[in-house]
Amino acid sequence: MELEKSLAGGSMSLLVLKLLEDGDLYGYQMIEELRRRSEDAFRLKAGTLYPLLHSLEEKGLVTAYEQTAESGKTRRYYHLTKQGRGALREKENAWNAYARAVGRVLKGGASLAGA
Amino acid sequence: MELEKSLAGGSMSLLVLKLLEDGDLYGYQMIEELRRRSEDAFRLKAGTLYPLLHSLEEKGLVTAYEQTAESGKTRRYYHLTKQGRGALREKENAWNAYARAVGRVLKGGASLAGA
DNA sequence: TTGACATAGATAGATATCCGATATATAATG
DNA sequence: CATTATATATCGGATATCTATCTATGTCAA
Repeated sequence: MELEKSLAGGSMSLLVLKLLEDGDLYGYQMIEELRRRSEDAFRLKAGTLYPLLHSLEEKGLVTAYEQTAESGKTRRYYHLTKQGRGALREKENAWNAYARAVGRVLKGGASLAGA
Repeated sequence: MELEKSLAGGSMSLLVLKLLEDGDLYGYQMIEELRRRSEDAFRLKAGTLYPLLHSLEEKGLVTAYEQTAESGKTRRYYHLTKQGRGALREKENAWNAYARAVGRVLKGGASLAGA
């Protein structure tokens, strides 16, 4: 496809990295945050998120640490690394380029197009 | 994911249907048109397009007919059906909703977000 | 205390999208 | 005649995401 092969389908990692820009979060929290910030449009599933977090960790874009809440529940927090911030910038740029390109096609309709 | 499961990754069918809104096209031509209208951002591959066209035909969103050019080459033209126009509208709406939702997440950053 | 429910994390399997490689056939070009 | 561009097509594979399922703990009500 060009423009980062998998941005069309790979926007989830962009969104997750973006959430971590503002501070460390644990998985379950990301699901809620994403839902809130997207105004209910993105309902990320656990089965999507956890494997994704593991792969981001493997790539060095995030680091993880455990912390037990007052409640007693152990939570696995994720932190955006410097490398992760770089990747986030790239993905944001790629997304913007992709969205603009789609916009051009959707706009270029009928009368315009200039034959 | 919500919002039409596969729009993030399924924008190709939207773009192809959109191209056909302005008139019938044959496959090879769509590849060039899409590249032109997206200003070189989308380089749709033949291996992506032809199976996609077959599936759009199966779903009744397009119809196909053959026509031999003066050059002698036989081309398979695709025509957008009424049903296809309906699907196009839906996909455009879904794309816009998706893009807006991504926009909200990407914008909602740091200082804003409102704790 | 027992059961239901929300929280919290994880994996396996299925499906869809898209690309790369490959194949065929004809027209144009050298 | 050989190569390149046009034109269509299929197959195999990579990747992304979802569903379903599993484990485990905390909370709340009956």
